[in-house]
Amino acid sequence: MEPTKDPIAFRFFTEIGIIEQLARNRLERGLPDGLKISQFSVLNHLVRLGGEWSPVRLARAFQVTKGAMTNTLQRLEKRGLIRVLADPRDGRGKLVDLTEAGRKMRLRCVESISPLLADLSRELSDKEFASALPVLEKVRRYLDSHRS
Amino acid sequence: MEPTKDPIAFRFFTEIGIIEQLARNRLERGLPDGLKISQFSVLNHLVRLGGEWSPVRLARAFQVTKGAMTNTLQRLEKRGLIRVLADPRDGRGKLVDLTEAGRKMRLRCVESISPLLADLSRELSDKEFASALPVLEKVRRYLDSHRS
DNA sequence: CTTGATTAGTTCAACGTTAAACTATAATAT
DNA sequence: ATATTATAGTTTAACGTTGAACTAATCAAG
Repeated sequence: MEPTKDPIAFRFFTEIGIIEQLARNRLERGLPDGLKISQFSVLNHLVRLGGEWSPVRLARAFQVTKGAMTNTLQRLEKRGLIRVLADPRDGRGKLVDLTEAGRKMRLRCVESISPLLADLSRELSDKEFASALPVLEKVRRYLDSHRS
Repeated sequence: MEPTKDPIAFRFFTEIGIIEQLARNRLERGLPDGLKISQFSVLNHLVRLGGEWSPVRLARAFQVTKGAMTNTLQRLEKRGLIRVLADPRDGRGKLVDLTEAGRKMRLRCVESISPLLADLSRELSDKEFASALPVLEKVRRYLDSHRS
């Protein structure tokens, strides 16, 4: 019953999958007001990247269907965290905009994460995290640009 | 519009999340017979680690609720890919066992993944993957042993 | 033994996501 | 101009997961 020898890339993705699930569980439990990660992600995206984002563009950025994004945006709008306006330059489109409450909520979310990050920084140095980043970015860019 | 400067660990998890989603989409689309990743994961786990696994133990291994594991196992059993027997040593428990069909199916799944791995190996060397593994394992172990 | 607390497994409602169908608007071609 | 095609967004059913309630079996104390 010795463990099967898998390709190194396979082990890489296995680790990614486990980390993602553990981190997701832990993060989501800590988010304020029962906010979902999908919702936080949109707030975070808008704060970090700024500019005008249509629902479709957001859906593509998160590799999620348009229907899922409609759902997420409707929930965020009901909470008053975003505004959704008609795109003046395209009668089909809409544009998503953060409200002040949305900005505040994003900050609360980031703060809810910081204890975990602080714990982790006791285990791993920034240098170690940084050492993994180039490979992660390379893999991400490859997968991102080769979505069939 | 300049990107906000995030802690390095935050960027680390952001990359993990994106990679996981892209890889999951791509993997699931390629799996035979519409098998789900949750189902493949169980088959793969049983092949790789061998031994006797109860549903609860599997649920914990995958950080999934017992209900979800019940569902997954029932689907695998309906397809004839696993057997679920009563645990002779514990009247409450069950034991999960691979069938020959399950073993074959796992192999087909692994084969369905290999083109992606081959593509990736053209972009990144095994050495690069290996360089990221220690940090990934360290983070995984930390999160795994600190599930609150 | 017997009672009380755990543990294994199932079931069910709620929720988020997907895939597909649909409406409305824009872009393209002839 | 007009017809075709493509794109933006919503809606719906199906599906997998969660969390909680529930049954049955084991374990621990007295």
